[in-house]
Amino acid sequence: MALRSTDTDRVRDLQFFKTASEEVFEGALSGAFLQRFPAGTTLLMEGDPVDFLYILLDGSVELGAGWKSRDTTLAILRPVSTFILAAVALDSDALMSAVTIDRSEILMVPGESLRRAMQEDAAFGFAISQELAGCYRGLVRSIKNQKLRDSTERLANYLLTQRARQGSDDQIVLPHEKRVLASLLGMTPENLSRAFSKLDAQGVSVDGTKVRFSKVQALERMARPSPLIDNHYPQANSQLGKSFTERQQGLLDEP
Amino acid sequence: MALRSTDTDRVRDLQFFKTASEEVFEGALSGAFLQRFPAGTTLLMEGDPVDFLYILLDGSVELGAGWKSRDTTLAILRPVSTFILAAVALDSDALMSAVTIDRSEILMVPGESLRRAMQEDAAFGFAISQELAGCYRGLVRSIKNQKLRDSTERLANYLLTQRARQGSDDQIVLPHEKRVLASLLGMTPENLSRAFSKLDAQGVSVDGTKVRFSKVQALERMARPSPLIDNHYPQANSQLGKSFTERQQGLLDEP
DNA sequence: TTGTTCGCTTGACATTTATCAAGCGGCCTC
DNA sequence: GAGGCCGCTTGATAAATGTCAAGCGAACAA
Repeated sequence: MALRSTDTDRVRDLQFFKTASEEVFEGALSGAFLQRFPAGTTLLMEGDPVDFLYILLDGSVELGAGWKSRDTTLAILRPVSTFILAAVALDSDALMSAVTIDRSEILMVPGESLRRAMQEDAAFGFAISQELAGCYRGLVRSIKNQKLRDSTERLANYLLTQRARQGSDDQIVLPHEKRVLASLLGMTPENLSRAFSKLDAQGVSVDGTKVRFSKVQALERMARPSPLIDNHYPQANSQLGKSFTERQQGLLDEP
Repeated sequence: MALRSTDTDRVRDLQFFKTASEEVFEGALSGAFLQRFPAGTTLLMEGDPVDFLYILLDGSVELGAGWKSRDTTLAILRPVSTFILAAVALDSDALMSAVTIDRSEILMVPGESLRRAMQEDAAFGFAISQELAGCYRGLVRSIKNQKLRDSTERLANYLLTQRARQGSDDQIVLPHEKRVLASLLGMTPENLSRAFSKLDAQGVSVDGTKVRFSKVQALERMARPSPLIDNHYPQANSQLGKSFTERQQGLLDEP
């Protein structure tokens, strides 16, 4: 296997590998290999059997799903993160498709290795349980966001989440194409444009990929972010697992 | 603890307890107690710390969430099923509220006992991982259902799922009040009525709590159920865990 | 029996969202 | 530089969904 030590180090930093012994770590990764994919590569289609756990080390990946000519984006991943862990744990078929957005570097871990490690080491199995629980809670947030908010509210909260994660005060850079963002937020690109226009009243101005905030308080008043829906803790660009960020509480001051 | 053996037997039948040794089983349940609640009792509010894993033995429970004067139903549980497992695994706050719909009998298992059992026994931890993975996949289905289908399509597929689960051929009984069903399907009670009217063209006729199907083929043609969204396998009234039903594939013939 | 309550339905209307069509402007290729 | 592609925006219109108000009918209590 052509794993550079810089790569294994980054994988090791994943929350559920941090506490594992070297032996368990190597066992879980046995048979793993690194692979590069160009942008736009379909890694997995809905319904495909899942043989590997994917660990995104570089680039970005879109998880999506389709039905009856429609399709939607369920998540956009950035390094370092894993995907289709649940399907691997159950050794079942994928419910989401996975497509690279940029040229990407992905570590592919045989599902069998991971499952064996889980069954052999209770601490590691527990860590994976926590990761799965974190992913689950992420989806609960996502459903609440979708069912309880209209599209403008979803956009406003998305912007505030990005603001918190990017650490900047009055400006952010949209990390994805607007059409991808629209799909993630559950609306059409046309309505995303209109939603941005509506937020003009809350001091939001867009220039290409840059978004500036001139009236953050007004934006927060209408967006009403909630720690029970939004997870303002940085995670996309960190090596922390979802289980960790899910444990952070009280980061938002609820009005 | 006042646990009747008939109760522990039913809990033992849960998928993730089936393979556990008696020792692990007792450890996981240590400190557990049975409690009865009248209908309409709030067991848990969003944001509350979660100290127990809840196992519903009798009655029914609604999991919901609210934001800005709106609220929605995320799931309706029937015996035997667990809830807020993810929060217990992470020892964190609840993202959903839980309210009894009927008078209910619930086994309350200290979170600490469960977590300890997971950390001590790899096989049990693995079984819980699989249960969490199954719950995760249930939510993925739910989001896809919500983002990809309009309200009439959601109703049509709900009816077909019930038909498959209730085993009946041309008639089902709605298991909940229509207002609860509407909230679960992400629409208002008014629009649920109208959606039923639209399905008249597909041979759906409603009489109170009974729904009859006279043109199942037409209904399926418009509903287009998919094994990647709908889980037609019976689970609500069985003791099988979500990890089990999530592994069933190919139960639906995709057109 | 009578009256009341409550869940449900129906209609009219407002809002939200999607669709279709056109156009703008950056960016790339030739 | 010309042309064309592509992502985005904008406007007009249609469809879906929510809101408000009224009314029906079964269940229940007095």
